[in-house]
Amino acid sequence: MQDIITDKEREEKQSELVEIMGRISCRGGGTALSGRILGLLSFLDQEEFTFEEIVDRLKISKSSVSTTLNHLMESDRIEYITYPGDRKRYFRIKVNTPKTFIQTMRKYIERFENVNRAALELKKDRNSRSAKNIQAMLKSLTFWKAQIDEYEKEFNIDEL
Amino acid sequence: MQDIITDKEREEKQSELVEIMGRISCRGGGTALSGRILGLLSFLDQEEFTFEEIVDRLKISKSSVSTTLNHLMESDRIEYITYPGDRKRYFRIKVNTPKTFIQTMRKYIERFENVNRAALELKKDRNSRSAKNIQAMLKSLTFWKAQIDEYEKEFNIDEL
DNA sequence: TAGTCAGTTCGGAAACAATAGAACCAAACA
DNA sequence: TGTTTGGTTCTATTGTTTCCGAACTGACTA
Repeated sequence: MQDIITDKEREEKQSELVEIMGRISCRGGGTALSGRILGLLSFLDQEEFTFEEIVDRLKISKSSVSTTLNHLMESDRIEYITYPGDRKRYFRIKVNTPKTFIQTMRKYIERFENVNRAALELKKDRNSRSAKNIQAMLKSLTFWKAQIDEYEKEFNIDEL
Repeated sequence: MQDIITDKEREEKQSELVEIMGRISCRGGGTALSGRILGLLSFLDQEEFTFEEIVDRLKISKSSVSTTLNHLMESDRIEYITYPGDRKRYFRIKVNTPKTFIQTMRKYIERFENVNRAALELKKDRNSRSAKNIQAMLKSLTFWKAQIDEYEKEFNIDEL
């Protein structure tokens, strides 16, 4: 019933999703542009895109594409492959990489934990309202750290 | 051994932490200013601060304090109380409010889930690299949603 | 009624981030 | 050797936040 959809229609809808990805720009903070590139590499049926194709399809400048691609590669969310006898690089999403996101998350949590622990140490009265609040914070931070550990165990994120 | 610390020294250290909070500005995105205010209300021994005290201690303009306090109240991270015969409002941190943070998190995850699900629907070949990647994403998003549920159950975040 | 107190609101300056444009460069090719 | 291809790098330009100052307001007070 839903499969009477032409390839062209499908691609249009996919492109819409790419724009949406740009808007909810993504996986823990990025630019609209990086969201759109990730969307393109991820949502279309085509699996690999050259630099030029990205420029053409998303209508963004070469310079922006260049810097954004490099950021995305640095943060391990995309990669490129090459084919013998072809100078072009073919970009594609890297599979299974919520890793980086999780690691930033963990770092953030740890920094926050440290500050709060230090603050608690300095409290004159540990039963004060604010001190108790800090303790509650610390407890929930511990919870989230444990969840992250479990996540990493369960999904056993790929090693190099 | 560590308790031979004068009140003055303690306060200085606490103030340092306030500045740090400003820097890692906080609880899921806020300004340096809101971080510092949260730090002040949270890390010092004094439990309640008036508008003026905040202005004086943090050396930020009245206007900035005003808008920031209102934002923090809107997002439920601080509150104020009043005393009979006193026009001033006394601001203090609201206890136990990672709630809002968690809720934004959940919303974010859900939006992300929706886009990815839609993208998966549109895929011609569900066994393609990128389609499989989307499936993996969805699986981990499901995991995190479950963790959030568990968190809310475990910490049973306070109702009004 | 004027004056103070406890803030709020309104512009705008300063700082920062995102994108573009144009010049550049290195590898391959003719 | 010069030219094309596939990008990169280096300033602008533009847009967005963050924060401040100054003028304003509304409740109370003398």
